[in-house]
Amino acid sequence: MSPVNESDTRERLLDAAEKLFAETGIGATSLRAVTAEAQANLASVHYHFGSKESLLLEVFGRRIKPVNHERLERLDKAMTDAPDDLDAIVRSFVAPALLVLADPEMDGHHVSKLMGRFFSEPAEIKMQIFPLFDEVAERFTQALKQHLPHLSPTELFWRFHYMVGCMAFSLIESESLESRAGSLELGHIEDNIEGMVRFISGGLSAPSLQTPAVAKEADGEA
Amino acid sequence: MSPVNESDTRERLLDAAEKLFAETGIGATSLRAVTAEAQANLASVHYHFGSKESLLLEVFGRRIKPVNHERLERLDKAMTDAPDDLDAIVRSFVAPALLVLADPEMDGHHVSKLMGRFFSEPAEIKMQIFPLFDEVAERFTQALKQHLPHLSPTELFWRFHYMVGCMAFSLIESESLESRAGSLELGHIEDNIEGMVRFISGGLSAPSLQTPAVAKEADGEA
DNA sequence: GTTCGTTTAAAACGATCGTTTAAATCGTGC
DNA sequence: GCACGATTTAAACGATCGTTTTAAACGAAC
Repeated sequence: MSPVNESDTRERLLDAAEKLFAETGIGATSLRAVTAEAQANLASVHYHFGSKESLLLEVFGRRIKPVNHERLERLDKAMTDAPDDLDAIVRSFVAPALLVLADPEMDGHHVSKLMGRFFSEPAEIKMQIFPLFDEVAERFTQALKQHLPHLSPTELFWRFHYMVGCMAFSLIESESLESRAGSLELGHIEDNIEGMVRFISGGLSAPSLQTPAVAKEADGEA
Repeated sequence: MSPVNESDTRERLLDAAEKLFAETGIGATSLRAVTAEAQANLASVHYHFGSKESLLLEVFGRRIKPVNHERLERLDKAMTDAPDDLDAIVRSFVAPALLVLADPEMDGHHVSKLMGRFFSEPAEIKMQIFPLFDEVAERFTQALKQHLPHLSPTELFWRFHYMVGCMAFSLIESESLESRAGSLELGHIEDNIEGMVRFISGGLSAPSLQTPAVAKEADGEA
């Protein structure tokens, strides 16, 4: 509209902020560093975003939204194509996030580090980000419920979040883990998606605590 | 020795720093806030610790060391008492950390939040904390290797860290999860230790990727 | 009671922060 | 060409930071 600038300054600020927030930390990154990296004026942050906090919310949302969108798309496809495949559901959740690391479009290592910063944000900021995950949490919990009807809502709640933990930790610490793998060849991330899917599926379908006497071999006499 | 003060100012500074680092964030917590909370003088931090960074390292180490010590003690006991019980190994790793949350001695919620802050620390600080986990990682990896001899070193590496992720995420987000559980009764943490142990054991003993054709029911014809 | 190392106290240092202000510049519609 | 909204610029504001300095208070040893 109007003068039609589209202001690519805004995009440069987001890119610069994402990079510096990830590398240096959010609290430790000054707006002066952001605007210098973006080759923009100091005041441009407040002109385009209003405050450092609003900039931060945009930086997070820009990465989270497309990942969650792809999760829901994959889940829909999995539920119709392979309704009896637990692995497919887990893969729908895990793959979009891990593939960000391999995406040359966005620098994956910045994004994964950025996600780690999220855990250290004050509660006020977290509360503004959490709703972005509401639909994904709801839809996947429902899908898991179909495959694991014997689990109580509480057990299902916990196991869903164990899945989140496995994935989130691997994302956040991917760089540290690679540097601490020693002589191990960890291979490509895409290969490891299947390894993570196996682990999570195995955990999700472990025997329930609420039916404690059931043997693990699962077909014995009642 | 000598004048023998034992300086409980030092302890008060550690307590105050832990509380404020956890609640407010490390970068966002000023030494003035720490010394005010500890009812000590601003310069006392530099007298007792030398710098804010050294204070931070002490705050982390004070909590991490006893947890890892108990992990190793429990692992020794598990390996002799129940050498064929994978759950016991997992429990040795998970329980000491989760029980911190229930320990009235140290305010568990401060400690768990503090651990979340760890992920956002700059690499230099992380590198000084990581060695505190070296022995635990080595010993538990060896123990898991005995129970899961069919896993390649790479697969074992990843699965060990999925276990870490499950536990770490639950610790860090315990407060957020409880507040977002809705109408669910999540129960006590002690109960949930067993739930987490089951999930992790199920994941650890999932079929390997490297022997892909093995069916999950595991006793079928070759 | 004087001495001496340990600990605490008050004040100031230079630097950097997020934010605001007010003027300059740009691009378009008329 | 002029006018006008959108955008960028330079400069300053007040506040707060980690650190340092200098001196005072303390507590055991002789």
